[in-house]
Amino acid sequence: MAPATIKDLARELKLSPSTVSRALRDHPDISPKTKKRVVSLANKLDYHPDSIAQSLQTKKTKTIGVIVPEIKQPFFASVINGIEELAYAAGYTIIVCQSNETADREVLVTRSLGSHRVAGLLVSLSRSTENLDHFKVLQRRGVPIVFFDRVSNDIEASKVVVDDYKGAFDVVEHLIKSGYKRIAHLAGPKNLSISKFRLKGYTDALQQGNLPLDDSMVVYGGLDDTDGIVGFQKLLHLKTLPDAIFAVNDPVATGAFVMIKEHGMKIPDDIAIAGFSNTYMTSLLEPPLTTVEQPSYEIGKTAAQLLMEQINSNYENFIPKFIVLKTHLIVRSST
Amino acid sequence: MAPATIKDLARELKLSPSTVSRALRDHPDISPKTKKRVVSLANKLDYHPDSIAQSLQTKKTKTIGVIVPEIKQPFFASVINGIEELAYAAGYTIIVCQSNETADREVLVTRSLGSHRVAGLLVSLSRSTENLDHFKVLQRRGVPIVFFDRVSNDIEASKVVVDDYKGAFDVVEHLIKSGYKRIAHLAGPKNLSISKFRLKGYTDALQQGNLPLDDSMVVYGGLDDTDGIVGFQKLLHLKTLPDAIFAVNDPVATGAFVMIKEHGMKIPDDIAIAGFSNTYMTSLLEPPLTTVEQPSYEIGKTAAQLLMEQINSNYENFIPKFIVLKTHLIVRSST
DNA sequence: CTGAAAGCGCTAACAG
DNA sequence: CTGTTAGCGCTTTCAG
Repeated sequence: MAPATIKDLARELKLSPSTVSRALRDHPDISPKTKKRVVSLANKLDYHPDSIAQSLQTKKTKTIGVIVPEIKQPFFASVINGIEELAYAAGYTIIVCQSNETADREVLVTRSLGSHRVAGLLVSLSRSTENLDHFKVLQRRGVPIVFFDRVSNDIEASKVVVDDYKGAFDVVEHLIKSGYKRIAHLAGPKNLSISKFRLKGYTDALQQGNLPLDDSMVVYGGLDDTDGIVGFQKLLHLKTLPDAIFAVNDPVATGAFVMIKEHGMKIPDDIAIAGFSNTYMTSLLEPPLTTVEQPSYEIGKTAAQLLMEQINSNYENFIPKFIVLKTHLIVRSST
Repeated sequence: MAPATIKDLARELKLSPSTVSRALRDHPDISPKTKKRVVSLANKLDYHPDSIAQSLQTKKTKTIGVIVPEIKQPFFASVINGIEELAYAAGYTIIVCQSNETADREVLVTRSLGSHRVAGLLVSLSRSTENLDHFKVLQRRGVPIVFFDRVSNDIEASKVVVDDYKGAFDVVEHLIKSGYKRIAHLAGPKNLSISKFRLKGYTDALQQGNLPLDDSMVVYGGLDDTDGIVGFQKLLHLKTLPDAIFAVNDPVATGAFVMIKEHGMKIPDDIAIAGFSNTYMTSLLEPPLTTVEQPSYEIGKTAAQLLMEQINSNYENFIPKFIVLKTHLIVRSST
C-alpha cells in the first residue's frame, strides 16, 4: 500500500494541495477549522511527509553526515552517541560512514554524502588523509563541516579537539614524578594531529623533568592493539629496556600490556605502562591501566552543537571556532 | 557555488537533459562520442547526480536503515561493520539509528526511516519492544525488513540469529563436566528472544547433567555490566553460594567478574564464571573469561545479504528465511 | 483564508 | 541515436 500523499488528503477533503501543505505545517494563514480537519485525516491515514520530496524542494535535508575512521573503536562509538543525542533533539537524522582509515574511502563517502545533500558534515580524519580537497568542494557549496579529534591545519573550519598536548604532558610528568627514568613512547601515525600533540607533550615533559631525549625510545606505529604488540617488540631490541611506556592510545597500550605480561615482566615493577582515552576496558585490566580521560561523549555533543549553529546561521561571514576540551589524568596501578 | 546539474551539462554541450542523463548512465542508445563528451565535462565540472532527485523520480533510494539498541555495544558495532561492507559493495549507504533500548524511540526512528523512503530495514529489537506494528506499517508499503539477533515471533520476516540455545547449552555443559554443581544464571530481560533461548539452554543442560533446577539460582536483569554487579549481589544473599555463574552476555559477566574479585573471591577456584559473545575485552581479563563466540560480523553480512536479495526480488510471493548461525565455545581459565 | 501554477533535478515513455 | 514531454511529492509565489 503506497503511503498517503498530500494530494490524497487534498482530494479527500476537497481542498487544494497547497492548503493541506500549509495546514500541516501550521501556517498562520489557515483557519483553525481547516487545520483540524487536515491534521485529523493525516493521522487517520498515517500520513508522513516524504522527506525526499521536501528536500528536493527546499534544497535542504535534515540529515547530517558523520565520517569516522571506524565505528568499532569505542572512542568513536561514544562520540557518535553524543552527536546523535544532539542531532536527534534538533530533528536531524545522522548518516554514519566509516573511512576505514583510508583516504580513498574517505573521498568516496564524502562524495556520497554530498550527493545526499546533507545539511552538514562531522568529520574525524582517516589516518592516511593528506589532501583535503574533497571537503573543500563541499564547503564551496555551502555545506558546513566541523572536524573533531583528528583535525588538520590545511582547512578552514570549526574544530573540536581535546588537549592532547596537556594530556600527554600530564601523564608523562606523572611517570617522571613516580621515579621512572627511561620512558618510551609508542607513537601514532606521524601525520595525525593527535599523534603530533601527544608526542610533543611527551618530549616537553621529559625536558622539563631533565630527562634526556632519546630517539630510539620513540617507536611509531598505528593505533590498534597489534601496533602495541609490534611496538613493544621493537623496544625489546634496545640495549637498555625502558622502565615505563606511554602509548598513544588505549588499544596500543593494551597490546603492549599483553606482551609485557607474556614476556613474564611485572607491571609496574619491571615496566610501567600508560595509555590515552580511558576506554572502559582499561579499568578491567590487571593491574588497571593509568590513562588519560577524553570526554568522548562531550566531543560529539560539542561538534554537533557547532555544526547546528553553523547550519542555522547565514554563513556569509562565518568565523570558525576552535574548541579544546580538557583531559583528565587517571592514575591506576599500572604506573 | 551550487553543484552542477544535468541541465548545466546539457546547455553547455547543446544536448537535451535526457541525452545527458542517459549518457551518464551508459545507456546503449547513446553514441560513444556523445558519451565521452558528456562524461568528460561531468568530470570537469565535478558533477555528481543529486540522489535526492533520483530517489524522488524512481521511488527508490539507495539507503538502508539500520536500527540497533546501542552502537556502543561492541557486538552491534561489529554487526554494523558487516552490514556496511556488504551494503557499500552494492552501492548502498546505511543510516544507523539507535533505539536506546526503548520501544518509544524505536517507533520514532522507524517512522523517520520510513519517511526517508529507505530501500529496506535491518533491525535488532530494543529490549522493551512488545508491539511490532510500526514495522508492519512499513512492510505493507513494500519495505523489506530483516531482523537479526533480537527477533520476535510476532512478525513475518526474514531473521538472522545465532544458536543461542546451543551456545548456552554448550557452556553450561562444559561447566557441569568441569565439576561445578551449583551453577547460577544471570539472565537477561524476560521478553527478549536471546534471553529466553539462553535460559532454556541453561536449564536443559542442567537437566541433562542431572543437576537440580533451582529458581533462586536464576536472577533476571538487563544486559549491561551494572546488571552483572546487581545480579551478583543478589546471588550473595543465597544461603549456599553458587560455585559457577553463566551470564547472559559478556558485559553482565564482566560486571559480576569485578564484583567477585572485589569480594576477595578467587576465579575460578571460589567461583567460576562464563559469558556470551566473545567481545575483545574478555580475553584481557585476569583470568581470561570463558565465553561463547558469536560471529557478529557474519550476522551483519548475512542479514544485509538477505535484505539485498529481498530488495532485488519482486516481493510478491516472498518466503521469509530464518538463518541460524553457529556459535563456538571458547574455554579460558575463568572456568 | 484558499487555490492555481510553477518548479526543485531527475528519469522514462514516446516520438522522431 | 537524440529530443520532447510529463511527472515523482512537495513548497512557494502570486492571485483571488
